[in-house]
Parts: sequence; C-alpha cells; structure tokens
Amino acid sequence: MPLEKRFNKQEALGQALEAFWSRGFEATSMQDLVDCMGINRGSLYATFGDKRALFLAALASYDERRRHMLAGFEKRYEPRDAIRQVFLAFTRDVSEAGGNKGCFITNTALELAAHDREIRKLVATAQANVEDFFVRMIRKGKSAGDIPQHVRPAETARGLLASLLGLLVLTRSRPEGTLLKAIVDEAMRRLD
Amino acid sequence: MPLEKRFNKQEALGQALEAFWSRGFEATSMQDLVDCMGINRGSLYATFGDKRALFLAALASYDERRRHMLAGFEKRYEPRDAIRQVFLAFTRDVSEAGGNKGCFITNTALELAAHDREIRKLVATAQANVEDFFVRMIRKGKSAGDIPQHVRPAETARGLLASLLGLLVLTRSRPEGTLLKAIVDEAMRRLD
DNA sequence: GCCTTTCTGGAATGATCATTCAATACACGA
DNA sequence: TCGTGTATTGAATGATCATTCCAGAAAGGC
Repeated sequence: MPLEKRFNKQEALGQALEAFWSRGFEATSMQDLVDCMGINRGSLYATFGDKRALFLAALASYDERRRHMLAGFEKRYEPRDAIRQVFLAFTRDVSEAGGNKGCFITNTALELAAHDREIRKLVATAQANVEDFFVRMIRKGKSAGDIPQHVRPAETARGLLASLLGLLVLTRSRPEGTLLKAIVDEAMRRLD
Repeated sequence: MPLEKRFNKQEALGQALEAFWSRGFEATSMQDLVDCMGINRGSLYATFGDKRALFLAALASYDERRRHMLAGFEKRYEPRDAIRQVFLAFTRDVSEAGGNKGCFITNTALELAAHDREIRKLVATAQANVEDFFVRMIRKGKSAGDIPQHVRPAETARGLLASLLGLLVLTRSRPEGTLLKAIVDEAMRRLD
C-alpha cells in the first residue's frame, strides 16, 4: 500500500471554502489556497483538480452544509420560527472579525453566475431550495394555525427569498446589526 | 497648444463602465479595457490613473446616472408609480443579449465592499440614497392619498430596499422575466 | 521653419498567475 | 531487504497581470 495522505481532505476543503467565501473566486490565488489549506501544490492539484474544480467542490460542500442547516431548522422549530431562524443565521456572526462574508452562494451568484452556465444552474437550484423551504414552512404553519390563512405560500415565499437575498447583500456593504435586524423584522411581517 | 486628445473621455469611461459592470473588477484586465475603450495604454493611465481609480470613476459615473434616474422618476410619476419604476428599471433589459448585468453598485457591494473601506462607503451611501428615495415617496404618497396611512415610511423603505437588492441578485442567477415580475408585484404589495 | 508641449503607440518590466514536472520520501507486499 | 507505487515537495514553466517608459507624431507659438 502506498504512503497514506498526510492531510484530511475535508479539512483542507473547509479551508478552501473559507478563502473563496471571503474573497471570491478571482481574488483568491492558488498561492493563497496552498498557504491556507496547509497542503502542497502538487497534492492540491492531484486531489482536487484545477482551481475551478476546487471552487465547485467548495461550493457543493457549502450547499450541503446549508441544506443540513435548513433540515435542522425544519425539525427543531415551529414553521414560523424556522423561517425566522434562516434569516437570523446570516445576521449572527456579522459583527465578528472578518465575519461579514455573507452567503457564499449569493456572493457567487453575483460574481460568476452571469457568465458560467454550470455555476448559474447550481446557484439557481440552491436558491430554489430555500424558496421551496419557505413554501413548505408556510403551508405547515397555515395548517398548524401558526401562520394566518390569508398568506399565499408561493407568492410569499418568493418575497421572503428576495428579502433574504437583499439582507445578504447588505451584510457585506452595511454590516450594522440594527439595520439587519430591522430588515428581518420587516420581512417577517409578511406572516402576520 | 498641444495635440488635442483623440478620444472622448466620457465615452471612454462609459466603455470602461460597461466592462466592469459586466465582469466585475478582478475579472476585467487592463488589456480588456484598452481594447474596449479604444484608447491607448499610456493615455488610459495618463487620464484615469491606475485600475482602481478607473473603477472608482466608473462607479461614480454609474452612481450619478442612477441618481438622475431617480430624480426623473420623482418628477415624472406619482409617488407609488415612481417606486414601481425603480424596480422595473432593473428588470427591463434582462432579456437582452448580455443584459443580465444587474446593478453595478450591487455587484460591487458583494465583490469589493467587504474588503475595501472606501468602496464600502460609496456603496453604502448609494444604497442609503435609494432608501431615502423610498421614504420620501412613501411620505408624499401618504399625504396625496396615493399610499394608505398605515404604511410606516422608514420601516417599509428598508423592506423595499431589501427586496430590490434581492431582485438584483436574482437578475444574475435566475434571469427569468416571470420570476422577476412576480417579485416586483409582491414587493409593491407593501403599499396596499 | 523650428521649438515647445502634449498625446500616442507599443515595447519593455517585473510581479504574479495557474499549472506541470521531476526528484525525493515513504509504506507496504514480497 | 528490496521493489513497487503513490504522496510530497519545491522548482520550473509559460501565460498574463498591472504598470512604466520612451521614441515619434502633431499642433500651436515664435
């Protein structure tokens, strides 16, 4: 049997994700990645392929992590609170050092989606997942009496998605806690 | 008197704006700019300074153009329609070839604002301008009877801003006319 | 017609980019 | 203990990056 790998693939991918998430695709160099992943150049190319493939792997890993988060909220909270938690999850660590990274998928949506069909599809699917999550929660909330009957699931879910994406933009340009909280509250009033 | 410039500064800046707007800062090379601006390298550096300065000039030019747009809407339309026009302005040319460029300032918010204080300030101010525009229009609409009395200006303006920014994200990742129109309608329901 | 001044054109610079490669280190099966 | 095969390492590659620079062109003033 050959020499076993000296690094943990998932850990290294996690480090790459942090770098891409914070600075984006173009502004992150392979040198940056070699440094922050604690991996050698050759190993990086051997395990992950080229820069774009590594980026896609990081994006997929983030997407999965986020799907788990949604599933967790769906299980742990009442429908209405589950929706609120999605919003709060992104406003939470904004004040920490280097914390205003926003949402990796949303950042990618603006940087790459318009010019890269594969990435656009991935991003669009991820956004549609959140939209579907909102629809599901609204329906559940309506039958549970948690959410009033006049709320229209599909329409409201789209509106919530837009508000969430807007929040994620503001996270990077105006990372003030009070503003972001106010946006969340306003968005949630759709469910009153 | 010396040889007069062979190019029009504003036109050249306009071309640079198109390039940055479409591809962002990092993905646009000086070579791209030399090509699309129809200017020589030396002239470019002599008139605009380095890449970042040119980008800032393009951003400022876009910002001014947009302020004019808002002022025009304020003059031409009833308050409620003025707000709607802002939303529609960004969904209009999405279907055209190479048209899903979104909003230059929003694109910049995600690409650069988190790591560049000067740009963050510029972006934040531009967003605040839109927010203020919404506040003004809501107040005006309320006294004109165009917008119902229960609408709270500051809060609703923030909500509208978030929806608008979300729309601008979707413009790049899911540029489907029907989705975008639906988002606009949902956002405007805040004023019913 | 020459001088000054400004703009132009493109070559040159050095840094950094993503990617490849050959040499070395290592663990296991024989 | 020796071969086999993979992982590691860091130098090397060639392209492209932003930026500088200099020789030449052109339009006044004298």
